[in-house]
Amino acid sequence: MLSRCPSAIMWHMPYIKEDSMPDTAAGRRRSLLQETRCQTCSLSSLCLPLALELEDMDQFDAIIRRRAPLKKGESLFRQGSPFTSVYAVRSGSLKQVTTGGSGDDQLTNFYLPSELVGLDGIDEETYPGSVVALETTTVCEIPFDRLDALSAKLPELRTQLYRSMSKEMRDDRRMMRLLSRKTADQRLATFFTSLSDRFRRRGYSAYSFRLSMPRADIGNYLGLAVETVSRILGRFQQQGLVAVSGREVHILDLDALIEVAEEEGCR
Amino acid sequence: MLSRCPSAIMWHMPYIKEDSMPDTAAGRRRSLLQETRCQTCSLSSLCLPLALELEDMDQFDAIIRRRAPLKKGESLFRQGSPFTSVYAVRSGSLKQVTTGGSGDDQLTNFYLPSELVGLDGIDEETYPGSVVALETTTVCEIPFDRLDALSAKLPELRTQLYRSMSKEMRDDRRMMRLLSRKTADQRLATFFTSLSDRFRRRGYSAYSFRLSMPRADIGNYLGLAVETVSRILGRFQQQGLVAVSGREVHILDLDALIEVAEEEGCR
DNA sequence: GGCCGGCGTTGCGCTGGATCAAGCGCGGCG
DNA sequence: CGCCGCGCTTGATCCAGCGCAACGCCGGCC
Repeated sequence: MLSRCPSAIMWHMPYIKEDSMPDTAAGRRRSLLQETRCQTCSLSSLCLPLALELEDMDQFDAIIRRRAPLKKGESLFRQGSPFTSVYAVRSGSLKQVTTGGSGDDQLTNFYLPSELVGLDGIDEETYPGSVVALETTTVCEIPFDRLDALSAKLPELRTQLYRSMSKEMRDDRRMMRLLSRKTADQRLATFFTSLSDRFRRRGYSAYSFRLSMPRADIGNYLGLAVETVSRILGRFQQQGLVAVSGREVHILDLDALIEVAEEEGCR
Repeated sequence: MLSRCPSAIMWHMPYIKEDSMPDTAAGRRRSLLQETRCQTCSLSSLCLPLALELEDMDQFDAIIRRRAPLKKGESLFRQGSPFTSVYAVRSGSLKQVTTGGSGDDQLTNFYLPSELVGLDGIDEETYPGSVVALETTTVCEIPFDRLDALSAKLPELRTQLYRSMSKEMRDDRRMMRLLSRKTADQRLATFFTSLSDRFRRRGYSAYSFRLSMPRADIGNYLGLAVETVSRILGRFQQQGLVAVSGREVHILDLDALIEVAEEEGCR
């Protein structure tokens, strides 16, 4: 399984220019051997064990479980199945979908590498939504009972876990605001600036990346019809804000985009 | 324990008729002494220390701090102020408001007794929104550093804390769905059925209660204009679903209301 | 190579709810 | 008591974005 070459950082590059890839055969070999360890994971500065000392990290390492990579479209877990673990995304990306009543889906989140999936299942002991891979995706499975127990011993881990949950709540609030107050233009601008920022924090280009999700998912997530997404993307392009071709995105004027995302006085 | 008259259950009645208030100087004195203890709090079956043993509850009790009751309109804390504590609502109700950019407020939550306020401030160490009393309201302040430390020792407390956060995330997702997929009618129906349910769980009537918030807040929360709220309330009344007079609400046909809230095939 | 199906774009008419603008009722206060 | 102002309702108009429909593009498969 580990013989596949791309190191974790390669794997989850949303868009990779070959020549910008600092990794080498040597680095790759290293990752072959050690990829399963947090200490050598390129995401360690963003991920759950972020604040742990080396020896503590070993303990943490001991409880995480590797899963076979998910192919595009496969589920990490399904809505309603019993809650057992949370998952840290290692590479690739996922969407969370909640199905209600009669076939009406709501996409509530996209997950990128280093993010924690499944925290909203702790309560009630079943997952409230399905989580599906948008592309080939690898995750670390973290059985929650063991994480909970370990978090009693390791204050930094506990803090980090509280923080992750808190951050997700905060993001949810931002999303609510987007959904209830922003225009379609603002929503899309927000979506792009926010993606750009998330990529930047992970060490990728803030200006050029590849969307792993189809338009329909973007629309669903933002509370817009596909057609509206498409139209507005067209307009943004026309205005020189972005260059979009299929799923390839180049942000041409980030400041202007931020401005659109935040303009309030449109009343 | 049950003798104390302005029992917490009175205190947080959504609507209190003066003459039904059995409170007296004597009762008040007693409550000053005992009210601060979780063991005698009528909310203990819903609140954070829900699963604690008696001796553990004492430890928990030791870290909580009383606050002077908030009057209507007063803030528990303001957006951006440093995060120090979470709060459990004892009586009354609160709203959380996030102000963005230029005077554009978004109301992200209403809090009822036993609910935990401020959890979304853990990350980033400032509160992401102001929390304001909708009526006279009392809360228990729980300094977060001490709660965190105690949660290391008490697994039940830790679990409960994780659950509270998880539940809030789950509710947020429901809210996103409401905001992005539901019609105005469905939103209001959902709002009422959900309030009804929350009151019921707290031991009050599921069918008749008093709204502590003005129409404008309801509209803001649901992503609707005040006028729309008003119109649809009128329509519901006409259809015999509810009887509304000012802030007094009587639910006449809960099942029908639930039906409205959930109908999907409106396409 | 040619066919087919999924994804994305574009055009057009319709409508739910926002917005603007009065009016109304009630509680507080001089 | 009567005035004022806020919160709520009601009516009229407008428009952002939806739904439908047709079309184009691209990638996979026989």
